[in-house]
Amino acid sequence: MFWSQLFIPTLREVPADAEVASHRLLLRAGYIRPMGAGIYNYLFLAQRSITKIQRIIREEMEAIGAQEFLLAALNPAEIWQESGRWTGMGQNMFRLKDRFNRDLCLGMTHEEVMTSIARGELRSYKQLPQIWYQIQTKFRDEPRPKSGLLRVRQFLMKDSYSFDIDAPGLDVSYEKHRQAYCKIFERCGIEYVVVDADSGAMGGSASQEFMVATDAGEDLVVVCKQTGYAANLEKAVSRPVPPTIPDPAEALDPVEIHTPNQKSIDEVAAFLKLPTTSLIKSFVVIADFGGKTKPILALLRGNHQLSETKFNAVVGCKEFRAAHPEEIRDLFGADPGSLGPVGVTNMPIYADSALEGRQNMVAGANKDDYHLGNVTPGEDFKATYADIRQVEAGDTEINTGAPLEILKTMEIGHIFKLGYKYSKAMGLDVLDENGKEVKVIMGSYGIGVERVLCGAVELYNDADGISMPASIAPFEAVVTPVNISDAAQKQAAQDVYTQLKGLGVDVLFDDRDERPGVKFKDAELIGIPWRITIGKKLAQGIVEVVERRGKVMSEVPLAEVAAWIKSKLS
RNA sequence: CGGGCCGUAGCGCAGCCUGGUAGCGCGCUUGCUUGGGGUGCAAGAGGUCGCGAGUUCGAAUCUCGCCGGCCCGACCA
Repeated sequence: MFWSQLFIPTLREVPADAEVASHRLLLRAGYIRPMGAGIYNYLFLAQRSITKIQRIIREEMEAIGAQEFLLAALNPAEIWQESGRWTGMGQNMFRLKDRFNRDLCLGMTHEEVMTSIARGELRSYKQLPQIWYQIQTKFRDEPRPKSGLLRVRQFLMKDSYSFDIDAPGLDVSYEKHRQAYCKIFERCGIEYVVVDADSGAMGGSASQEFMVATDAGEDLVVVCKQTGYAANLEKAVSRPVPPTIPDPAEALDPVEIHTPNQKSIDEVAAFLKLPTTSLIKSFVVIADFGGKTKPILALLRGNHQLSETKFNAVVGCKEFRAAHPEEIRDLFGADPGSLGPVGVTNMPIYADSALEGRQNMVAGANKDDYHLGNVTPGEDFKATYADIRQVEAGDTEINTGAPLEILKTMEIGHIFKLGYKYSKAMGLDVLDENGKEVKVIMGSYGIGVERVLCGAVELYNDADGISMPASIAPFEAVVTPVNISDAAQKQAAQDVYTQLKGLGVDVLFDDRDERPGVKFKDAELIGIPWRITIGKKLAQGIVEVVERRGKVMSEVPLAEVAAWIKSKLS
């Protein structure tokens, strides 16, 4: 294509509202334009990249036998009511009414629709397994859209759904997806990590997330380079760093210590001249067991944080909140800041496993302005021990003690073993080989299409702009005559362009009557991986090739340049 | 939803405190110039100052209300 005829509105100045790199650069490079909070129009360049990402996804999905559908984005309320998610999805679902006042919504995911198709049609184990997928626009009324295309209210998702006769079958479908996802992201030129994830809200037994390491991300993951361990911080486990100082070894009885106005762990530690690892943190929560609530005391080592996900799983509650100060007053007879486990009998006590085996620690005395010294878990109070803490910087891998890293990441894909949640709720069964009716077991698998684009931009950008992976760049190469009014240069550029097209290279001809600097800057900004510059060495039959990533320059004979580029691309 | 910031030309901003002529840079148009890293010169086009009400002889500027956007926290591809 000829640049002079294209709409590629690059901006010299940085748009004020864009903070994260992908947002800023996709705007500057003329890929996207905003239309509202979390609503974007994709212009020519974005659409070109997205089309290439979709092609890769389709090829790899087809390779595992997945069949492409296109489901309705506009859904009647009924199927969502059946699964229980009409209310479960809450405010995140876009809802509307038709002219007859019937309730509808815009699909935010398609388990319900897929299950409703399957239950109407699948009758026999002989029809299984099935993998159905689509690439479709999803709508989510995000409480806070942000960071350009990273968190938006309308986006493209590749979502697939597997239907199997039994759990081993699901394992196969799941593994196929895991491998297909690895291939997809590799082909897209993205560096990613696969982490174990919490499957909480979606239900089911296993789930993994595909993550791109970037500060623009919103998730923290824990990885171990040595062992390959990788998990979302929500469910990551670790060996804690040992206490800063050893516990006093003697068998001692609790003693009251006056700690006037020392409320936080840090204050108490500083006041007593002890490290926070010698303190017990007491956290009172009100846990919700599906309508019934009750107070629970959670205990952690002073420097540790409670993991919401782990705590929910351990106590078996749906969710919990911190107790209000008045509730704490009623339950303990003391204010937050002086709470501890000793003498507590009116609620269950859960202690983090890092406290097991410790002795003579400091905890609140349940008396304002007092703490207790020499508190020994197991002797001075009884508790249920479990891993309920978040992994901390410095913790090590649980089995080997190898170092762990905590990374900030963005989620680009997620695979779930759903289990029977939807087939039960919506009545999806088939006859097995004994003629007995059995529930179908399901999996669901998502890829955020624009997030792949964002991930590439976040990973590969520099002061000059984007350095797109060739497989998903809007163009693979650009031919740039330095001076378009030089007839020889123009002709040579035209020839190289034609040869590249003939070799199947997705090439752009920068035929604009612009200064060379402008053309170089634009090509670098939008991220075209290869630039063929035709300039003053043309007289010697030489052209210059610059690789966008790393700005490596090579001089190549004019006659060979097309084949040279082609070989670099395959 | 809670907290913070911001709406003035396509983009980036000044003007607002102290009310009276709407301004700068980039971009855009035309002509010339230049031709290896956003070239230079000249002449132009482009604005109901987010919307509405109020105060005032007079509002971009002061007051109130609304709408929209961005960022930080609770939610997820």
